[in-house]
Amino acid sequence: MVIKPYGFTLWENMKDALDKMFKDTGHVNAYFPLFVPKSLFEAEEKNAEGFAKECAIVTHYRLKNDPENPGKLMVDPEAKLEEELVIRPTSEAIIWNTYKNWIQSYRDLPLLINQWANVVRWEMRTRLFLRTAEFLWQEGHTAHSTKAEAIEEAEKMLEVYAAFAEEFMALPVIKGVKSESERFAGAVETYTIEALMQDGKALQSGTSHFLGQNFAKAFDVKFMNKENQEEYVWATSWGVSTRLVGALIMAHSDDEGLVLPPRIAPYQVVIIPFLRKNDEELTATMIAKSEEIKKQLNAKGIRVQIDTDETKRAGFKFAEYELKGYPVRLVVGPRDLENNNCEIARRDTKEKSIVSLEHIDDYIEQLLEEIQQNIYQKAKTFRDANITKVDSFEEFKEVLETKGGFISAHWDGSTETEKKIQELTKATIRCIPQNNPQEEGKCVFTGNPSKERVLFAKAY
RNA sequence: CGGGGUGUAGCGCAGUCCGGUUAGCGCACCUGGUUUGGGACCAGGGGGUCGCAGGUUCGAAUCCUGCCACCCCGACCA
Repeated sequence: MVIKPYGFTLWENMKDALDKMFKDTGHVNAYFPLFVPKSLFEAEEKNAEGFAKECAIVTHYRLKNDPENPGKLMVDPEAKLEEELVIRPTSEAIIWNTYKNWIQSYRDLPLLINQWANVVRWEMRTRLFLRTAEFLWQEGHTAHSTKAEAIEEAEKMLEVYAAFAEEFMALPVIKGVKSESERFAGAVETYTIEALMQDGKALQSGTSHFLGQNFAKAFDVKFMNKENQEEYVWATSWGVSTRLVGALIMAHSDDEGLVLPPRIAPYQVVIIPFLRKNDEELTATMIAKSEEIKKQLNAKGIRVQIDTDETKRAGFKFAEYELKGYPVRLVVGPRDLENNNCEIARRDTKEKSIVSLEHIDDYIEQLLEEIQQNIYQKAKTFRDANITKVDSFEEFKEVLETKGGFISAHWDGSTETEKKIQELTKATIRCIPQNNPQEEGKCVFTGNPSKERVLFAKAY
C-alpha cells in the first residue's frame, strides 16, 4: 500500500497525539530489528503458531546475474542463510530476547517502552488500510514486577486508546475483553476497543494484552525481587495501526467524500479566495486578505491552507475540498470584503453562513470544536442505534442480515458455540464489554445458562 | 488453492460473438480564446507494443494454443 501525503498526514497527526499520550503515561520510544531469527520467533509457541501462517521469511542474502537470462537477476543459491529470518509480524520475540539482558532487578522495573514500526503479515486478501500485507503501527512492550501492575498497565493503555479514538478521531468505541478464540496468541487476556462502521460492520481498532509470564518464561526474563528471590516478569503489549486511518474514513464519510474530525484533519480550514485570471489587482487583494486571515488563524494554532490556483473555478474547488474532508471552508470574494465578511461552510452539516471577519479566529476556533463534537455525536448516535439485543437465534440471524451492527446476546461461554455461530452467520464475538451488566439468561444458540450478554458482529 | 470475471491512452470504458478504413468515446493532460459566488464553454492538439509469447490467415484488438497479471467470492486474519 502506498500512502500518499494527504493520507500520511492523517496518520502523522494520529501518531503525534498518541505519542504524546504514551509519553504522558511514562513510556519512552525505542527501535528493534525488522528481522527476527526463526529460533527466537518460535520460542513462545502459542505466539509463533498464531502468526506462522502469515509470515514472510528471508532465506537468502544475495542476488546475482542470471547466466541463462542476461540482464536478469536470480537468487544466489550460494547465499542461503543458515538460519532463516522472519520479518516481524509483531515484535514480542525480539524484544523479550533483548529485555532478558536489560532486566536483572526489581529496580529495572517497570520497563515501559514503545516502538513505532512497520510489520508484515502475509494476508491472503488485503483491504486498503484495514488489512494490508505491510502496515505501520506502534507496539508498546512493558515489563512489570507484579501481575496486578501488568494488568493495570494493559487496562490503562486500553483507556488511552479509547480516549484517543473518541477525543481525536471522534470515533465512539466499546471497550471490552476478547473471547478465548479472538485473543492474541500468547496473551492471557486481550482488551479491545471495537468501533462500528457505517455499513454495520465492526472494526477492532486497538488492542492491549496482558501477557502474564508467557514471554518471560519463553525468553527466560527473570528479576531479583526485594526479598532476594528470582521471579519471572509480568508483561503487556499493546498496539494500534494505520488501520485507524481506514476506521476514520469508514466511520464518518458521506456521499460527498471524507468527513474528517478537526483534531486530526491535515488542514482544518481551507481558504478559497475568488480570483480572476485577468484581474491582477483583484487577485492580489484577495490573496493578501487570505494571507491575513491565515495568519490570524495560525496564531490560534489552526491549520490552514489557501488555494490560490487560478486555473480552477471556485465551484470545482468546493467539491474537491469536500471530497477531501476539510472541516471548514472559508471563502472570500469582492462581495464579502465590501462588508468585511466571508462565507463559512462546514463539512459535517454542509451548512453555509456569512460571518463577519472581525474575530474570525475566535469564531472558527469555536466552530472547529463544535464540528468535532458533532461528528462524534453523530457516530455515537448511529452506534447506539445499532446495538440490538436479541434473545433467539432466529432473531439473531434476522438482525444480522437486515440491520447489521452489534448484536447483544447471551452466550454459553464455549468456544464451540462461538465457532458454530460464526460458521452459520459469519458473525464473531467482538468483545465482552467492560462493566458488563450481569443477568441470568440462556445462550442464544444452545440454550445453555449464561450470566451475561456479549457483543457479536460481522467484522473487518 | 477452489469458483467467477477482467486485461484496449494516466483513469473509466466501447469495439472482440460474426477477422477487413487511419483502433474509438468520456474524463484527465497541453495551447488559445471567452468565462468565473457550486464540479465552465468553444476551438485546436498530444498521448496506444490492444497483458505477454507463439500459431492460423492475403489480413488479427477480434480466431486458436500456452503463459502472466489484476479484481470479486470462499478458506486465513488486525
